[in-house]
Amino acid sequence: MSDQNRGKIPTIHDVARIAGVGIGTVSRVINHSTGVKPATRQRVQAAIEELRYSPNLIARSMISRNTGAIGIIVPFFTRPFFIEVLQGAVAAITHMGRELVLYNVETNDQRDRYFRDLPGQRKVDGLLVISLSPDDVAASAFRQAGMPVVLVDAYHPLLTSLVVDNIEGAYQAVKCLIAHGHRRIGFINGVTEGNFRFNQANDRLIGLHRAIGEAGLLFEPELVLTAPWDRQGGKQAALQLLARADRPTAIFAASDVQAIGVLEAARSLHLSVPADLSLIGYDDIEMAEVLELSTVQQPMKRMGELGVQKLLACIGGTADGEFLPELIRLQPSLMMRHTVIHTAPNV
Amino acid sequence: MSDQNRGKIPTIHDVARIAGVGIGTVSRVINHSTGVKPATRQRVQAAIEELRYSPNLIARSMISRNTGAIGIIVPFFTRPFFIEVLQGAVAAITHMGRELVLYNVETNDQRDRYFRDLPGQRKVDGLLVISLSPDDVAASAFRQAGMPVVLVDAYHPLLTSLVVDNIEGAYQAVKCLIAHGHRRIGFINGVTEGNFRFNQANDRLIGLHRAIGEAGLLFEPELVLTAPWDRQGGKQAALQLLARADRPTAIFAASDVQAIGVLEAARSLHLSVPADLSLIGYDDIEMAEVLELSTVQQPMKRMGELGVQKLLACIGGTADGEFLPELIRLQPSLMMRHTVIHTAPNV
DNA sequence: TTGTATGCGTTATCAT
DNA sequence: ATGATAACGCATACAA
Repeated sequence: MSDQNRGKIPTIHDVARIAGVGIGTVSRVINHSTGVKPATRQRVQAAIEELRYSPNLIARSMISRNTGAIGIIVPFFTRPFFIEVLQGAVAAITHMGRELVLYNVETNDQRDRYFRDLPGQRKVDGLLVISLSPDDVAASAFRQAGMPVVLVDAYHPLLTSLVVDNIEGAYQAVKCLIAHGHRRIGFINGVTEGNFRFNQANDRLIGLHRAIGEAGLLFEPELVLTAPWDRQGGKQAALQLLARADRPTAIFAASDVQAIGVLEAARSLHLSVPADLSLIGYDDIEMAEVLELSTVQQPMKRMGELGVQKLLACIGGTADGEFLPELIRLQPSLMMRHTVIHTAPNV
Repeated sequence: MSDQNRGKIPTIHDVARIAGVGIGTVSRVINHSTGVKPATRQRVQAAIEELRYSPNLIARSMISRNTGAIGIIVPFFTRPFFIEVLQGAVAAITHMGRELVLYNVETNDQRDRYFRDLPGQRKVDGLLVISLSPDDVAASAFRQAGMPVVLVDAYHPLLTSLVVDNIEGAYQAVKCLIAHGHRRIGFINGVTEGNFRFNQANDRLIGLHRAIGEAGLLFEPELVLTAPWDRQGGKQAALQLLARADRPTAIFAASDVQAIGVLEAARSLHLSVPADLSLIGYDDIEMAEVLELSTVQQPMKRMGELGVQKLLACIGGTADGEFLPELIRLQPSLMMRHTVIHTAPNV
């Protein structure tokens, strides 16, 4: 009895036949519709059990015109920042009994293909886009296709966007460094690899400028470097910064992973943090706590969670795509741990 | 022109109408079938562009009976070990132009529901299961439903399984500690939360026993503790171990995240690693390198990648589910960094 | 070379 | 309360 119908997946028709009813009735019991006589309901249930039937979700999607899935487009999903955003998003998605389709992007091409194709394919009911900004044509294509989209850590006027104030975050960090007596402050920014995270990097630079200007300090272009958003990038940039005769007494890194690279660089140079070098990172990933790294905290899980909630609101609450874009601003906050101290008054 | 048909997704019929052909022809050009006159092909292409048409993948799946998606069932996907396995898997999936549906599981219930429902739902063409072992009924249900499955870091006789030798890994670690003169060795194992990672934890314990037995040492049960697979777990367990009058001179942790917790515990106790305490972790996650943690390396990315490859082989190479289970063994390797030294001969 | 009809497994709208 | 039947959007066999 176990092998004779191997590989044959039962359909609603099989259930109907076994139970001796029509498919309509089976459909009704599956969907918990009212108006089924308890006796027949029993028979149908029994048939379902016997056949181990479970409804073909593809066929269901075909007619119901929704898939129960949320798509997330995210660059380099293994990086800690994205992981923590994803964590919040997944929690919300799972909590709502939905599925997650993950679209990892590592090149401009991939990103553009996803933006172009995903709306029409109808494999997901909505799209959460993380740290990637669609251009105008992509954005209007989303709207035209009636595909709900929310942007997290990215912005477009036509789309609901959830941003955190990167200018403010960078400003706070640099201001703090200045308040601790630092005058030569190195800034390791992230590259805008194929325009990924373009605004983010730019805003952090603006925040730096603001803090420096406000303190009446001179901006020294040779102290700002641009490096990949990873440990190696941070390490190399720090090495370069720290090799200078007039090396900075403090470094502000655009991300915690880069800051970790700075820590590695300092170690290899036998420089002690914070005794010889103060350091502030950005994001507040889990490792920042372990390393006692002072950093600018972003509410990453909250961003993912809130993004999904907004997205589900769009999906659920619209008769025909009549959702209007919303701009949600979240605030970063400076998280002081043990990588910042006052400079020795050696100048 | 931009708003009059907003929300209306074009179908193959629309394209056919615009191009002035039948839907069969449109279908043929979409699927690059031969036997379409270049001229009409042009017209169809033009219509597709004009309408920004892209085929409804749901409808296509309905008839082709495959979805182009791979499902991955993974517990606590944000933990570094799983992230690295996922990284390898995603690379392989993306490389093959497929989609990833991520099923994150945090409870026994979730796991069992996924095992029970996913095969019949046909939302994915195959399932990669990470660090979770289906029971016999689940395993045979997979086979019966004709759903290709491969297990990574888990084992079941009916399913293709990819395992790494945890006994050997633990054995090597403890043996190394013993070779460095350690006699009192603490072991922080991971809990088998709802039977997750049951074999893994058990095998590590067996490896420990083997090394201890081989060296003619006495096994001291009070030195083995079971803790959650996270930093807090490792830290608490280490605190407990290190509070003893006859505290161990070395600790072997069942995972790197727990080992990081040990590092935190040592720091809070003003104990220096490795001067006062030697430490070996397990997995070799990225942070292990930063922290210079000696550890047992698992080929995580390779596991994910290979798992997907095997899975795709199952999916592609079978007329009717006639794939036979395979057992693939990978070897761990001891990765010595800077958290192990010889004990001072103080006894 | 191309158009039309059939069916994939559901749900929903009808009759009954 | 329940059974037949029409969509859903596509691929495909078959007719033209």
